[in-house]
Amino acid sequence: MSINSISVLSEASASSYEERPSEEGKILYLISVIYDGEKKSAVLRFYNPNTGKMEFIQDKTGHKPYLLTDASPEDVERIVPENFKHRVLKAERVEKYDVLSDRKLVLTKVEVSDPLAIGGAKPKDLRTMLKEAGFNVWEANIKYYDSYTYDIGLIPGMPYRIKGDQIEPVASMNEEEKREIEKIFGEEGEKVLEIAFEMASMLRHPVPKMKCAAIDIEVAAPAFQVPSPSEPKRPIIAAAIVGDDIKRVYLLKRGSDVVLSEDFEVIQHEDEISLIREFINEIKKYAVIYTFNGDNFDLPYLAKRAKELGITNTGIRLETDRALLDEGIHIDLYKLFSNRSIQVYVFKNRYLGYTLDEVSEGLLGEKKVDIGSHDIANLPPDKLARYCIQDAKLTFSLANLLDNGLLKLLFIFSRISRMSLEEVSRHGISQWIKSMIYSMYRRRNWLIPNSEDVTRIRGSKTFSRAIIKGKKYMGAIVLAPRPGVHFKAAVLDFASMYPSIIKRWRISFETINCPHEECKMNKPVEELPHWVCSKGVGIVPEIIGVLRDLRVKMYKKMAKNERFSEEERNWFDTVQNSLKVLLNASYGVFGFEEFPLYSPPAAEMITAIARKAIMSAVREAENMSMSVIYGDTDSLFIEDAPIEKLQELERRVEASLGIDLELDKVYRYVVLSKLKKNYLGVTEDGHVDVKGLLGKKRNIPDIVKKAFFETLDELSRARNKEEFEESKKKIGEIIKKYVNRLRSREFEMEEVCFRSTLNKRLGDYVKTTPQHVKAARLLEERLNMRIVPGDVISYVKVTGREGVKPVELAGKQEVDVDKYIEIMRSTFQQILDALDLDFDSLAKGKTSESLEGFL
DNA sequence: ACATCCCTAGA
DNA sequence: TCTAGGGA
Repeated sequence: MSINSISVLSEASASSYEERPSEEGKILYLISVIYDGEKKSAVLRFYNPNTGKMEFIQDKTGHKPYLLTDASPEDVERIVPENFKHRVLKAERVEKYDVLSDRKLVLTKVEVSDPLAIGGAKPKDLRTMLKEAGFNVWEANIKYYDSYTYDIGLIPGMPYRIKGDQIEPVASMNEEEKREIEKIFGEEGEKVLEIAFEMASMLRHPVPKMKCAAIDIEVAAPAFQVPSPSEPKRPIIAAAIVGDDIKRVYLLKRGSDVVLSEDFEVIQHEDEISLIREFINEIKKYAVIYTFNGDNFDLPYLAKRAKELGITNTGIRLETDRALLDEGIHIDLYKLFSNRSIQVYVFKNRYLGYTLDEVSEGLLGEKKVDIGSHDIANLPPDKLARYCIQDAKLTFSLANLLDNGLLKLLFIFSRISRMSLEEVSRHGISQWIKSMIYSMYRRRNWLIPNSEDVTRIRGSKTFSRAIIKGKKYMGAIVLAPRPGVHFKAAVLDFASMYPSIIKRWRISFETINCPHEECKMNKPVEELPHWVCSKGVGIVPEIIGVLRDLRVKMYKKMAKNERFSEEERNWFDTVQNSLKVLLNASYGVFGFEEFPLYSPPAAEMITAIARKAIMSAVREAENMSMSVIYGDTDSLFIEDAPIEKLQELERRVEASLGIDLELDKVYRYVVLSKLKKNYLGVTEDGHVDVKGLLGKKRNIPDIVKKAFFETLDELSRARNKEEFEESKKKIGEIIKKYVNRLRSREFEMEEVCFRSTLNKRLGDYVKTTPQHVKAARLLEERLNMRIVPGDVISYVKVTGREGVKPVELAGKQEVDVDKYIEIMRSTFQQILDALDLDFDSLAKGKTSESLEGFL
């Protein structure tokens, strides 16, 4: 049976769960594990798709917080003072496998009454007592709800069947699916097969439908004063909620204005207490509540203000840096959209800063209601209502991007990382990967190593020299491009190169520089002294390998297979995209100091193998007398070779290296500049890929960008060498047109703006004062604006001593036209070089041919 | 709080 | 030469 005929979702769709008769027990989705301080036990928090409500089930296993130590039970007894003894419940010998020494260790597991007894008790906690007595401790920094989740083998985001006291995972794969997994992973050993079964069964369950809404509140604060949740003195004057079935704003009545709107419902309250009560009650009706910065503002302010006014039972639980809802899942989109993996891989860098305005602008093309420098407190009620509801609307629209895929994405990450949706949406990818690895270690009874042990035992030194000063080790190779126009250029690449290397050479913090004498010969590259374990130790290469193969061999294929329904294909696509996000970061975390399994030797080994692999592929291609014109990290550009020859190259490289080289695409032609990471390629269907060229950078003025894209449009029309020569002639016309527009000042100020992000506070630019900083300072001085990191500054180049002004302060006559022609020149020269054209001659009206004749 | 490599402009 | 921002 092939992949094509598996029907993964039809059997167990969300709706069929809901229709099951109740005698089989009910199906609930595990959302999170929380700790109940009063009952001193873990509580499982489930979502019931039938009622739309949360249900709580207290732990019945008697699981307790614990740490591991090399102190004996007697040592523990001796060290712990009398007044702490009641919090230590048990100290017993346990066996753990230690991957760093590849040995079984006998350690003492110390169970305690509450999580704070391990880390956080005053005046001293157990962790500190043991360390001060000279003993080692392990697994003492893991949050209790995580520890519980791993030990019980729970998977947040998964459906469970609840029958009386029984909590069972919902039946997993059918025979067909098992056979398919066996076919893909069967030859890789039992360990791998087991992980593959587990992962695949996790990724087959759909995500339940959940009632969602977004909220936003406004507080009567004077202009330029940010209301603080720690001092909730100002009243809440507006609160909006927007969801599938609701668009409502609650207003505090001040004066006699009545607001009516056709787009949304307005409810006016005479007093703030009833406004807050009603708003909170409304929030409780939703399973998922989205906010933008609700962790640090909306929810804390709402909760504290409610308390100030004597309202109890808000259902909001405030923690140091997040706010959770008892009866719903709170997702703060500000934190989610600030996550680099989400920004780069999910949203392709389509937004720059992390404010609601910038994210909405980039992803939705919509903005907040402009109130200029007005005071929120003094806005007329209808304006206030619009302002507030617009924020909630934008937040809700952002949450529903990707055809509602955002929640699905979070569920998938939640399952793989074993973190709750609340956790996953608030933390970066290194935390996800950490949690994924920790859960596997617990399940296999492996000791989770301390970070210091990993670097001390397996090495922290790197031996390669980074090209860029300040970096820790050498990274990828970029081949020098052969400048010029190349027709029929094929692009081959190593599919998921770094994950493939991790799998194929088994590189990980676990395998690098292992303790075995006999492995010391196993050096994948000559340039590094590190060796790699050849005894099959380690679990990370297996996890990464399985995720990679599931993505490439199953989900990518199924996502494109027309035999599945659109809904199913959509799900497979979401799965393969999520896996890609995780895989993309799987190497980087080894080189990240704060990652608890940080391993510089493993990181530099991976990039060294990658360099060796690409160079050997280049040599192989050249041996076959193919012409390699460019390559970057994991890709090779080959000019005008027959498809059979390319396939033969793929075959040979795969045979000699053991990783897959694939034909990615063929360009009708590529224009390579002499610069690395700078080229454009026109595909067979006329689409233009632009990489790195100045013309596409977002900080350059629109007028330059327009000229550049008109040029690209011209180039994309050329189908062959003759037409290409024609296109070249037209480029001159375009350049002349724009240079003349600049000279005669026929432009809008908006078209000549540079837009640069401010990445630090204005006061922190001490070494130099870049132009956008100069402009930003003028905005503060002259227009009284508050400029914060993340703001995008629009400025124009003007004649005069300072050279720049914010666009708000500049007039058309002072624009320094010559500077703009310079920018135009450098932008165009990048491609003109490759076309044997010269900007100045074109701008003046001469062609390169006449110039050649002249010379 | 994944990594390194590359490019440009301006101080 | 270095800082800063943008990109692969």
